[in-house]
Order: sequence, then structure tokens, then C-alpha cells
Amino acid sequence: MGVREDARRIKALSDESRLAVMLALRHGEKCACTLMTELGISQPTLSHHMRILCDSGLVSARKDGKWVLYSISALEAASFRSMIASYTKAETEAAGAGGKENS
Amino acid sequence: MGVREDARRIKALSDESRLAVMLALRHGEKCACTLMTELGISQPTLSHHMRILCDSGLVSARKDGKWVLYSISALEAASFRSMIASYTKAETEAAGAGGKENS
DNA sequence: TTCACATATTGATATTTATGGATATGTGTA
DNA sequence: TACACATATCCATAAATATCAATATGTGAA
Repeated sequence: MGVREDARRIKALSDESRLAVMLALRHGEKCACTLMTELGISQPTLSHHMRILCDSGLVSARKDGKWVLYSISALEAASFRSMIASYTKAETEAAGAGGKENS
Repeated sequence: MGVREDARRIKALSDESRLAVMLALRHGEKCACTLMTELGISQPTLSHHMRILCDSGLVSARKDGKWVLYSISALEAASFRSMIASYTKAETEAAGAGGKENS
């Protein structure tokens, strides 16, 4: 919690390369080498971006032999969307009585 | 549309001061001078942040005499949340048949 | 017009960040 | 052990960004 931490989490998504990573991971986990090829960026640069995404919690890493498989954390992603909503949804006067708000 | 443009829009929210602005505007429009006082930042700095928020579309400005009243654009905010979802929601194999997805 | 106030712009500076080469670490295979 | 490969870290550099003082612009009142 905290605006500073929220800004840090949002910053993790505020980069073109990292958004491309998120798109690449929508169908499931991928190893760094695949992401590197698909994005067309250098290995140190990809490693840098993956660290930021992992630090934010949005992406989690799993070691498999010499590969590291990255995947979107569904739980953290939902929490992220909820956090975004808290900044972008207007505060309704009598909130809470109406129902679920989110699916 | 486009990953680059999406990154730019997300970047608009990836700053602590601008998140504070969004929170301050949740209950309705406010003038720059009020935001400046509430956030405790200089006038040029606030102007800089408001320009970025307005450029992103999330916030819209309305002139009233010598004041400029800022408010969250509900339509753009909804579009923003939808865009965020497109990067953070896992792609389901047979999507679309289930129902609304969003409220 | 002049004045006071609200906001935007300019310009300079310090901090952050993205990038990739070189190198280190870790892992499986021969 | 040595070797090839995958990933992380270190380092330097260029670009982007946040900040604010000074100044410009606009607006209503006297």
C-alpha cells in the first residue's frame, strides 16, 4: 500500500518492452531466450526488464534446468487492476451497497 | 492503440505526484491552486504534471475565469482500465462466450 | 489603463532509466 | 574436469524525467 509503492508498480508497466513481455506471456510461461528473440533486444536488457517485472510482482520466475521460465502472476495482476481502479474510478457517495464492482 | 502509445498512457500514472492528483480528483473537479496546496509542490511542477495527465486523456481541463478546473474523464479512465486489462489478463482459449468480463 | 492573481512556459539542473558490451554465475553434458 | 549454453550482474553512456526559479500569458477588477 502507499502511493509511492503504487507508482513503482505502475512504472513497471510503463515501458514498451515490458508491455511487449506481458503480451508475450498472455498464453503462458516462456523462457528468457524466447522473449529475447521475440522482442529483439539484448540479453542484459531483457534481464533488466524481467527483474523490474518480477520485483513488481506482476511476473513470477521459475527455474527449470538452465532456463528461467517467466509467467504472469494472475493473483498479482488482479491486485494490480484493482489498484489501478482505485485511482481511476470516481468515488461514489454511497459505495459498497451496490454489489461486486469487479468480476 | 499500439504498445508505444499504451506505454505513454501508463507512464502518465507512474508518478507519485500524479497519483496523488488522481486521488484528489476522485470526488470531483478541482482548480490547480487547490491541487498545488494539497500536494505541496511548486506551481510549475503541478502545471507540468497536469499537462501530462491531460495529454494522456485521463484528466480533462475546463477554464472558468482565471481558474482551470481539472477532473477525471470517466470515459478515458474506463478505456484506460480496459487497456490495462489487455496486458494483465491471461488469454483464455475460448474467450467471448462467457459474458461481460467488465462492469 | 493598471494591478493582482492564476496558470503556462522557459531554462537549468539533478535524478532516473534504458541500453548493450564485458564479465560472472549457474547448469547440464561429455 | 572441460565445454557450451542460459541468465544475471557490472559498467559506462545516452536519453528521459522531475523539479523549481524566472518569466510570460491570460483574466477579472479597479
